[in-house]
Amino acid sequence: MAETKPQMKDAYEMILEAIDVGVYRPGDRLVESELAVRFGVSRTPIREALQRLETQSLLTRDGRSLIVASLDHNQLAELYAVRAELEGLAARLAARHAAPEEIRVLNDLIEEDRALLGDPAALSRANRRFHKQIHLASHNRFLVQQLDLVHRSMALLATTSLAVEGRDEDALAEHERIVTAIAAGDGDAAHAALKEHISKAFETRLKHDAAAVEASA
Amino acid sequence: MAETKPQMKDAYEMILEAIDVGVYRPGDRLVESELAVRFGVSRTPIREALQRLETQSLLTRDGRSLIVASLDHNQLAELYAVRAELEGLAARLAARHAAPEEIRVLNDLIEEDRALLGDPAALSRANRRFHKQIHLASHNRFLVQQLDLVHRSMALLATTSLAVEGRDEDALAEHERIVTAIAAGDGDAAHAALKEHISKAFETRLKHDAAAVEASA
DNA sequence: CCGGTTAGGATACCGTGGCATACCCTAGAC
DNA sequence: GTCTAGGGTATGCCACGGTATCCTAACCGG
Repeated sequence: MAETKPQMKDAYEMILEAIDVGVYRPGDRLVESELAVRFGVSRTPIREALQRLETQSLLTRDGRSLIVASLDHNQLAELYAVRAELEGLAARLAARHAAPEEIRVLNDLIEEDRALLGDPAALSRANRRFHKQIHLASHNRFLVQQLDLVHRSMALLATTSLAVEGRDEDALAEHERIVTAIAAGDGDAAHAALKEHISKAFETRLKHDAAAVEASA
Repeated sequence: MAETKPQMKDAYEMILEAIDVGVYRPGDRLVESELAVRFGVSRTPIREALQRLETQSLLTRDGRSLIVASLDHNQLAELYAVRAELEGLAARLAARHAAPEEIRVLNDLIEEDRALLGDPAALSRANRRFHKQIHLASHNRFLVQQLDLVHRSMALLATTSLAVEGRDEDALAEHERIVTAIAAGDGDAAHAALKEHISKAFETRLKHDAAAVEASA
């Protein structure tokens, strides 16, 4: 008899998803007992989950209480700098090590992208799968792990840059260039294309954030 | 009145150090209750620590039991590939952002290196401090965090490559080139010098491991 | 009368102990 | 020799108590 809990996963996954979906936003305080009743478990698994999230810098300590980490402008730039480098490496390695089947999957994911133009939420999910597939194609487990961490930190960013007008089509074109380079086994080109892709995404985010500040003033 | 426990740190630090020192070696199984009595604490903090170590891939699950992760040849290569890229990025950023005081500290650390030639254990510790200082000089908190992870994984490797005959002097010369490039603000040179440094260390390790296999045959 | 300091209460975290469960290993029977 | 059943063991969870910290309010000094 399965419980009718919100999720069947463990506490860690549930809290992570809650942050990702936006139930908890940067700056929010997380209280053990509160999470315990929300998810219908005891405080012990909650504690373990919170510690794991803290080691990943998704939560920070403010005094004795844990709050959802927030990224200021500097940290955003730092995050994107590391991301560009690691994604670039993944592309270079993927160009060298990807199996033909993996390249076909990448092409399929691009078709999926094309079908989803104009639906930012769905595009964002498809985008994650696309990048994850490249990470896996690098055939480097440490790199996959590191990139997982980076992408988890990006859950702290509320908006997806794919929601910005025109960004979805540009991103699609960039994806195509990346896969083309990987399929050709051209590591340098794949590296450059992916770094450029991340750079453009960062630029879009900065513009959008600046516009948001403008609008609120 | 302070207890006379082996360490005053928390369970996480204690287990990490035990792995680093070699009390627990790759492949060893870690049992909660066993660690609990060894460190004189209850099972709960042990459990939390083990989970944190598992998320960092220092421990892996074999069935329901946790064992210290071991790195095969492929994983070693993967680890060094990621490390080279991240350390290279750190050097590039350090060349751009390091404060004069930080560069002086780096030069001091090189002097320390020189004084310790021939003492592999001490050199290894000094080496960690040197690289950590470069990470910090990058002024990129995410990069520091990622590199911490990488270096923690290297605790799984029993030997330091600095123990190999002649490697210490080569490493010192390489350190000097790195700091010179950083001090000159030459990001490209610093990047190249550090990548080369990591590459040489990897090469040394491979040679040494091959020789060990030879000897045991 | 206002500001700073201190003391007290409350709240939330950390660690301990114990219980249930699921898995593994072993021994016995077919 | 293989399959099954039973016991043992380690893990996962929970409830509780101690303790450190934070907030608030009252008191004292200026």
